[in-house]
Amino acid sequence: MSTRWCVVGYAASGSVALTDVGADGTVVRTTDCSPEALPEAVRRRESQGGPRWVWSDTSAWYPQLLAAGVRVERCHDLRLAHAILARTAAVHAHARVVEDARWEAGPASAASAHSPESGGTLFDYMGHGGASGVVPHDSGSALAEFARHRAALEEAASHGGLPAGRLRLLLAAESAGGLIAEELRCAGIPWDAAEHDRILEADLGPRPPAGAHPARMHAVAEEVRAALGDPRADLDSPVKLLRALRRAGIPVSSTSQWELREHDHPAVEPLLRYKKLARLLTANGWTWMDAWVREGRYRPVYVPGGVVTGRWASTGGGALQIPRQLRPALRADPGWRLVSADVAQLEPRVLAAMAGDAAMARAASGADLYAGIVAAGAVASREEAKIAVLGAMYGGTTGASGRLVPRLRRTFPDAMAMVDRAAALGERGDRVSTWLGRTSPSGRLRLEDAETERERREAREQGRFTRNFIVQGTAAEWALAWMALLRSRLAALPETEEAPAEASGPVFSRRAHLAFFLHDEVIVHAPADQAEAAAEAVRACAAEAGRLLFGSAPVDFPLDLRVAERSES
DNA sequence: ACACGGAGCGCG
DNA sequence: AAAGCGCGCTCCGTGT
Repeated sequence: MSTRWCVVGYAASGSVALTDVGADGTVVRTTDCSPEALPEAVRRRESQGGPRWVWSDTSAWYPQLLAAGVRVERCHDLRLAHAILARTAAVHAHARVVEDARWEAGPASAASAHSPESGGTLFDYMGHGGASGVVPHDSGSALAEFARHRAALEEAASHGGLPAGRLRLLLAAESAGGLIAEELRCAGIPWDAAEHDRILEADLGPRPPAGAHPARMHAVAEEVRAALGDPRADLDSPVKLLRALRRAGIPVSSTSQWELREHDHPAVEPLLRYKKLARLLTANGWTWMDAWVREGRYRPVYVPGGVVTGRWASTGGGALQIPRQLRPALRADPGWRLVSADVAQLEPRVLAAMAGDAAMARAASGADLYAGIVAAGAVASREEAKIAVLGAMYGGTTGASGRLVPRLRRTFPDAMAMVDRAAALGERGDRVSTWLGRTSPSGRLRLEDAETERERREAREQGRFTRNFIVQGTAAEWALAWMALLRSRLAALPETEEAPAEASGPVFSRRAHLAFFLHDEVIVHAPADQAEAAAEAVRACAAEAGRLLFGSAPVDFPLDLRVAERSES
């Protein structure tokens, strides 16, 4: 094995120590450089086929490198890897990964979002840390933690429960995710503020002065009040609105749209319209645009591994909740294109693959898995297939879901056995693991010990959580692999000569790069003459991700892919 | 003055 | 209060 590692961390003097570690774990040599000289040192090593960089936290080290025009090919993120290894049932007991609690800290990116330099000051890296702080950034701590990770991996490979290599793959993918999250923020989502403004004006009317409601909203509110016969009804407070609705004779128990829709009253239609407008204004209105869109880019803060299942979270601008209504505001720079791709029905496909369910894999062999399930004779319609599949993965027990899931159990026994077993373990308070070995937290109680109805309900909730965990978590792993492969493939495309996208930053202004990620969907921003090559890379990497995780399992991951100037119209 | 939880709704 | 998972954000109302 010719793996070369280079551990990056601060030395006591305030300089940065670069420690090369050989495949057997011994230190080969150590060199020092000033923090200012780090980007150049990293660039030099990368140009000679770089090492795998080992550092405390990608969100603390990588932004400065990207700002200096330096991209790295691969890394081992100690914080992200620790979070996985410290909870991995197979290695927990012997590897002592948990012995240094400072590695339990959260990401640095939120804190350093507005000052890239603050990633490693004397205050951060010497001795502090802990659950609420920042992981240690010094060289000694990094070397010690890295040694624990290698020991844990070796133990997992020798007598862990998982096939050797999966955990290693998970850590590599998770670390690549750390790199990608920072690169996504650096490049940003190309955002057409003028189009965003047009969408807002079309629905809300002209931008009002600060603090005031837009004219259109005001008019709709008046419609609602007139229909209620209540000229002073407050539409913005759920409690007051609920009282006003009941006074007007609408017997609702909440003000949510799904319940309002059930009632035939002249106030309902304008009220639903009002709620839509209020939501658009408060969540993604002009204030949001002012705060988050600069120089034609929206730069979201992604949090890799931010969800227990391994999915990413985001913080700040709500990157993972951009309403579809605003999708036309995602727009390529002049001379560039957006390559948008999402996977159709990713989670059930992942379930079919991990369970090795041949019948379900056959149903998943076309572009529409739900149609395949109808063709397999499990249910009568596509709509029923959808409800049954969601019920199987989420633990539906009542209504149409409760009626249809048993039919799935007959047709796809292996896939259903897998999720049913995960649910049974969760109900016992036990932990479950994803395909690559991310482990769920343990439950608080066991169904068989539950004495009150409340406890029984909670135990069943644990079961629904673990049922979903193995599927959602493995789907997140597939998506990480897809992106990690794609990231490398895009970096190998030639740079463009014309119309650089300056706002994407020095690393990405001349080459195709990832611009957006949302669980099962990516958008690549590519020079127009490379859009087709980028699209082909997106497709190839989806197929490759399937093989990387599941080997020869005969499950397709078909993409819905478009190349256009806008993400959608 | 600020913290926090719930309601509601956006995304997958 | 979605029948069934996972999130973040904004607002309101209450508690301190």
